[in-house]
Amino acid sequence: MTLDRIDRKILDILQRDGRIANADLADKVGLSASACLRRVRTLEEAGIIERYVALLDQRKLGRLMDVFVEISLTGQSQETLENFERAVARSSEIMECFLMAGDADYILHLTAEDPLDFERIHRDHLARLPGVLRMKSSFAIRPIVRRTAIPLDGGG
Amino acid sequence: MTLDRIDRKILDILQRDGRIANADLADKVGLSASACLRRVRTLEEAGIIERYVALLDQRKLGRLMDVFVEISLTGQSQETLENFERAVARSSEIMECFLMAGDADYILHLTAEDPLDFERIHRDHLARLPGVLRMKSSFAIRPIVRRTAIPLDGGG
DNA sequence: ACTGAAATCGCTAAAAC
DNA sequence: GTTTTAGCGATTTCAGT
Repeated sequence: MTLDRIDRKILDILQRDGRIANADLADKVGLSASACLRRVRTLEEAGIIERYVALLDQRKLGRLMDVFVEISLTGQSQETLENFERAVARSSEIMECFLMAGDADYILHLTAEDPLDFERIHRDHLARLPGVLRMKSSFAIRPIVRRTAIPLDGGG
Repeated sequence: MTLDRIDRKILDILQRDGRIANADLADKVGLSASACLRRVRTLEEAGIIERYVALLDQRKLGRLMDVFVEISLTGQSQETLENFERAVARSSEIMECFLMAGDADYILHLTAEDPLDFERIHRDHLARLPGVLRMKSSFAIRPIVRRTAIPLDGGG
């Protein structure tokens, strides 16, 4: 699928305001409402728009800690990796996980309410991940930037 | 503001489907449409719901690389930190940034299309950040999990 | 104070072009 | 891609609990 200037503009607006009315979106990109809606549907069906979500203020919900965990596995076999990844995908506490090049095998990003809550997560989630040789946790003091918008064209 | 069971249910549904029709949301939480909408507006005004966004598939948009950058600053003065943080906030290429406890001062998470694109970002964005003593970049091979939903109650 | 019901208003979505 | 139109959902107002 090939994206033209208008498609990119649609995506850029939607990733900043996922609930904009189609009529307003159409205005902003200079299209009629139906033409605009057709493009949005096409982008959805192509999977370029994955989904629409509400972003919540995690601090106001009591999640004050952000923790990054570097993980080394006991081995590099396909099976070891797959077991680990499946377990990660099942844990709702793990916000992000990447297979890494370099020192660590994986990096996890998760949030906790406080140190006690992190202990719970460590015990019930992290310690149960299979094939883990070593874990190194780093704690964030304060979030500076949290962005979900992918740069699409003209941006600082 | 204090959240009851229904508020949490509303939040949990909205952070998985930010475009659900209010009538359907009302059904799922067992409220009338108007009562439900009132609660949603209250949650928005309290800032617990920060915003609604479309999540895009970054791979389908050509962003194949995820990079984590650990940063140490030349000093720890208020001014050094503030200058750095302001510059980070201005860069649309930086997806996440946290002030850290431990080894590094900051950790950045950004995406790039390919190594050449990362070079551009490094040159135009990272290298221009003020007060940086040392940077260590780690590259992701593959994203395993990307989640935006904060655990609210019953979850794996 | 908070909920539910009803009426209005505006938007979505599909058809025709 | 645009215009038109029917139908549905959002939003507001008002009354009940």
